[in-house]
Amino acid sequence: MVSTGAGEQAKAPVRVLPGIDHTGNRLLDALPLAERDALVAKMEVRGLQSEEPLYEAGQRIKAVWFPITAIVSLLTTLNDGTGVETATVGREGMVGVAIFLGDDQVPNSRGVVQLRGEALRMDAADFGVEVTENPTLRQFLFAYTRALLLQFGQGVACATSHTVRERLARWMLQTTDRVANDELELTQQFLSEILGVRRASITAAIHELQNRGAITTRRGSIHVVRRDRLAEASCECYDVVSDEYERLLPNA
Amino acid sequence: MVSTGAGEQAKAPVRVLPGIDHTGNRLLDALPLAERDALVAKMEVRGLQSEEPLYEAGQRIKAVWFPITAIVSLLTTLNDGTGVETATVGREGMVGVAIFLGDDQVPNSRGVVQLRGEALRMDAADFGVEVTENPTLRQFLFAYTRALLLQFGQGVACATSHTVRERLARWMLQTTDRVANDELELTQQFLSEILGVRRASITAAIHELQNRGAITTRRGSIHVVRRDRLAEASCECYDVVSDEYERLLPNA
DNA sequence: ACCCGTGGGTACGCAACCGGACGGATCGCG
DNA sequence: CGCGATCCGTCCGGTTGCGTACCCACGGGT
Repeated sequence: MVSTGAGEQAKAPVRVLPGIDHTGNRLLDALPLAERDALVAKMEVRGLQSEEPLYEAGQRIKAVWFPITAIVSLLTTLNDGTGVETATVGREGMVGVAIFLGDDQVPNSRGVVQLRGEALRMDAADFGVEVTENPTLRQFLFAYTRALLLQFGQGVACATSHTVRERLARWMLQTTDRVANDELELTQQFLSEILGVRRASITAAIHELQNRGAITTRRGSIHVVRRDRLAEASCECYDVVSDEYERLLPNA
Repeated sequence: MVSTGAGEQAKAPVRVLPGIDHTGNRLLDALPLAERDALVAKMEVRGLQSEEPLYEAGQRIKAVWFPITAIVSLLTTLNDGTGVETATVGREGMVGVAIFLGDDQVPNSRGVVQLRGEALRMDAADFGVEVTENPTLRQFLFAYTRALLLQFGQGVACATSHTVRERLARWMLQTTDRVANDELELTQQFLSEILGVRRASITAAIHELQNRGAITTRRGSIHVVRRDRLAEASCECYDVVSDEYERLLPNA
């Protein structure tokens, strides 16, 4: 494990030593060992706190991130200041694809830490160089961009066609996947902002999921007790997106 | 102009001669002349009919397309067979980005001609080769992929937060932009499928746009008479997306 | 001139959500 | 232990959009 206890003190970067057996980020771990080590040598582990912004709409992206235990939301921001989640990024992906795509900002989107944890950080400029010089890395980023496009596209259909309950269940499934942990520490307020609905709508949906025996809740926390029931209450979008990530990152 | 009368007979490919001053596709026309000519030499003009599928979900993508006067919808398909438009592609873009991203199929998305017209067609395999060998082309496709991601992302927020009327107005704005024509020949049924709502909801929205003096309608056709009023009735998403395309394709 | 297929207007009951608001429960902190 | 902040349950009216259905209008074809 790369991780020590860096999560406690967000501002204390930890140098990573080459030769570790896996970083914990599946995208990086899919790279050939030598290339991965060279890359990771230029990164550092950071602890990220919930609600912490990683990049803001219309501002320069300073760094790219490869989550390990942290989860990040990509939010499309509207003029009224609200933001709707377009994609979730965990240890299967990276934050800052725009850098790979040759730009250092995105006008309508921001990245926010959703669940605290650790991530590997690399300077945007360094990463830009790396991308031009490393064809294997580029191949994986192509594939990841594809998966992201798919996730965005599914999000559009999901938002128009599915109920809050279905979308919430989907969200919980994909999130617990990424943290490998069935306890989600977050508030209904937070969920309502992510899904772009009222808090009261979240409350109602949570009750339904409780009645179905899928989850239990405490103040500020949701416990997934029956994943299968959550899956029943969810829309197809979960499967579509997670299948694509399996295709992208076989095994591991 | 490349175009002759090929629109009439969809199956009659027309070889394009190098040295033409512009193809009519803004993405291609943004390339340096020599590179563009080399590329276009491997393409042919095709007339496309409305409702014609260009690629299907989960099937091999045979060709990439650069619309000239045609407009194409990218639809995310759900299990119940319905499809919701995630992006519109006209002469500012291309259809088949997946090929550029290193895959020859997309599991959840299909491409359908929305408004008949012409497009440049290139074999997918040929295009794959071209992309690996032509760095300039690659740069533009990177940028286009970025714009597409932005469009998808905006679509998610738009679908969750905006009314049918706003979304319809936005759709008409962006579509008339691409065809440079204020007459749209399409049915309300078609619009309802594209936006993923009931036909009756489209009818209501159309009436409101009529009452505002923005459009007039005939059976099977909508006429945009006051673009400014349409803009007032639309959501911000139109501006966000079209600004990005201006950034991508300066002038022209 | 007529027919009939398609496109469009409309209506009804109903479900999902919204916006706003209020009050009670829970928890951390001093 | 008590205070205050946060989080959550709930309620209201109101709007938007759904599902279904029926009928009329137009217009191309024979």
